[in-house]
Amino acid sequence: MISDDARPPERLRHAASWLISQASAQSHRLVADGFAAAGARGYHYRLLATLEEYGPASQADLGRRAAIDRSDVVAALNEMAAKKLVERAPDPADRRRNIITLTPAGRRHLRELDDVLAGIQDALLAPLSPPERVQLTELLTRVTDHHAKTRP
Amino acid sequence: MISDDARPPERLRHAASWLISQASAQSHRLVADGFAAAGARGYHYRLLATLEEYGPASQADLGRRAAIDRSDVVAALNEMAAKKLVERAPDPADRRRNIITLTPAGRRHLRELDDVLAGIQDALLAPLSPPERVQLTELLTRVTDHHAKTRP
DNA sequence: GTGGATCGTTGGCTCTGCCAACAAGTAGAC
DNA sequence: GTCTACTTGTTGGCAGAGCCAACGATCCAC
Repeated sequence: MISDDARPPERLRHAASWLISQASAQSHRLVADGFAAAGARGYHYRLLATLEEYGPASQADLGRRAAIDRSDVVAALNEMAAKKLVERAPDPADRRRNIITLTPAGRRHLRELDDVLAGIQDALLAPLSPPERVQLTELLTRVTDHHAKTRP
Repeated sequence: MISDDARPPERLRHAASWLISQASAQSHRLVADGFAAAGARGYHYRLLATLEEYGPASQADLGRRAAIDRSDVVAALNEMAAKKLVERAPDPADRRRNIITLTPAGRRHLRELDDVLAGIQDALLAPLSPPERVQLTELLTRVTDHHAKTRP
């Protein structure tokens, strides 16, 4: 962004879609910078977190849970496998599938990214009081859940 | 997104950065579809709205107000000028500058996009009550303003 | 004047989110 | 059992948004 003292048009300032995309851009900047310093990007964190919470899974399942397209999962896992954060093994029960497993190094990397992210949440929500943060989270959860359910 | 009944990890569900980026993706999908049907994209609307609110301006000023990089302003204006939505004229007072003016067709196009966007706001915030929508807007405004000011 | 800043422009890069097609494999209907 | 329909991993491609570096031209302060 090329921010400045010039104020954007009122039309935009009051549109929820603009506010959300601005906030997302600001958040993305923070997250991307933080993750880049750790040699990762958004997709990597999502996959690592999904793997730790649900255990080993097929690539397709990972994609569904992390909301990442199958084809993008391939690329991200290639990068992560090259760094030994993750292991790809064929599923003996269904030979179409690969079973993806988190390695100890992957778990360590996840912890690292968790720390980065925690700091970022704080910077992102800096202007809000704790109850306001909860409120924002709750409202956004309702919105995202609504649209997630509406998409079969 | 490849949405599904599979729930994302709790780690993500509670992170503000994830919620915001998810909401942004959902919003972007709606806006992009609506605008595409009208032959536009986000940058076009931002520039049109800025032009109508502040009147004719240089490309650099437009970019600052609409939060778009100078180089991206060039591309967007090329597309819009080709459609006669906008006019590029050299500034006699400063020959580095172009003065961009909204044409009547551009104004009509803006109205059209305004309508599209209004419908989308409603779809986007569907699960929230009117007071909740105000609250969300207010909280997001505080966040985005904070980060806009923090970036000189 | 001269140096530093600004403007438009070109060209390039990344990340995120999609979509289409394919072969290999599985599972259901019959 | 066979045939059909679906799933899985993979490749390759595309668009939108956001950014950065460099260029010549121009302006402005000193």
